[in-house]
Amino acid sequence: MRDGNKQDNTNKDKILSCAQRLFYEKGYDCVGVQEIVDAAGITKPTMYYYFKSKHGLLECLLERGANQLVDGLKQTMRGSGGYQEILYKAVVTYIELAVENKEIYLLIISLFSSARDNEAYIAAKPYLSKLLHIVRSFFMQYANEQEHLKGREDFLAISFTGVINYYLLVYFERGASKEILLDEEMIQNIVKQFL
Amino acid sequence: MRDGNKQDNTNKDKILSCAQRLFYEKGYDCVGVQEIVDAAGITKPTMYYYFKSKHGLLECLLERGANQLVDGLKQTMRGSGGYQEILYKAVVTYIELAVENKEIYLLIISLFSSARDNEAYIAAKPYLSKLLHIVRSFFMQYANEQEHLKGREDFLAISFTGVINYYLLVYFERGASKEILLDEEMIQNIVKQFL
DNA sequence: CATAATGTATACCGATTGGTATACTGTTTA
DNA sequence: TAAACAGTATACCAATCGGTATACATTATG
Repeated sequence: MRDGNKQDNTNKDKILSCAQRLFYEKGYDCVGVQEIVDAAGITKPTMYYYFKSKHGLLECLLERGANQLVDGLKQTMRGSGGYQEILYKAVVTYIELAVENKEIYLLIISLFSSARDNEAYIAAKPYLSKLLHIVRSFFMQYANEQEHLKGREDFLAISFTGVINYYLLVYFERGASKEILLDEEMIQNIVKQFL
Repeated sequence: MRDGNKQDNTNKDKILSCAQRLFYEKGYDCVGVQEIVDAAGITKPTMYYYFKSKHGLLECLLERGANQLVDGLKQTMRGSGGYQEILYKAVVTYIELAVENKEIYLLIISLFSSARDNEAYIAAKPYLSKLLHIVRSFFMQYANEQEHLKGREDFLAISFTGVINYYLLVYFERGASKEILLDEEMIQNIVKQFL
């Protein structure tokens, strides 16, 4: 067996990273299993040895990546502090996490927007729901001390997530760098909308 | 030649409506040409007679559908009236148009979110840009009389579009009806964010 | 009536799809 | 040393992919 300490470089990791990149670039439905294993420098049975199917590979990819995003955001949004303070931190964290995990972030976003009967959509849905749930919990937490939030928690969660997601989508498409995305004025603009 | 007065029921229209439905349900990349022509009750060469390729069929579909959305929104957002009044009307119109053209609306949204190198993404991009442009023009128009809008037009356009798109995405997924989507309180919530 | 244009179907193309039966490694364990 | 093991490759499968060559209709026009 190979040295288990160092991650990556095992065939399983090579498959995962190649699949992630290809799914991100071309879309899940447009990438063939053959293309993935060619990129990873292995053959099909090896892939089917580690993942029971192409769909299983996607699910493994989503779980690994999405949990990273979800856990990071959870940590920030459940931290202690004033409403505005946490709100600001949450925006920064959200953007930072998305930038650092750009491939998997955009993959999840794209899958969530895709067609209803698409199996990739069905696989991505729970992770987006989880994300929305965390944001909603945040607004509920502050709805007691911030009167104007009361009864609007669901809308605020959708609005918050919607703004940031679309902001990232548009700016990624414009080829924006991390510095541009974390521009102080832009973050203040987003925060302002929820005060 | 068939009676040109009555639209629909020609083979060309049958192909378009079947393709729209299938693309919406399963995603562009998951629908084969064979599946489209089977649904339309015709054969492949007929499809290739009217559209030079599967991609050409998509482009025709997008142009027809997207222009309907874009034109409707343009009419409302360029109308005369106070800032808040037009803003309110714009939200209602946006949602109404999306509901009435649910299939093509969600198709465009999904394509815009899909992978960068995906040909369907490339086809959908200009229409989303056009939509974003209209919204931006709206905020620029009122940036003179509404001081707080100044310099934030681009952000406001992204924010406005992002909130509504995500709102519709989440509520469509929940199976919301037109009445629920046009709930007065929810619309007021959206409008409030831009005052 | 003949010719041309439009519209449609039969039957096919090579390439690729997701997936697998089978045999072969090298390593670990009894 | 022999059996069990995880891991990998060769070679294959039926089905489907997007697309087309060709012939056959129907209709409009000369």
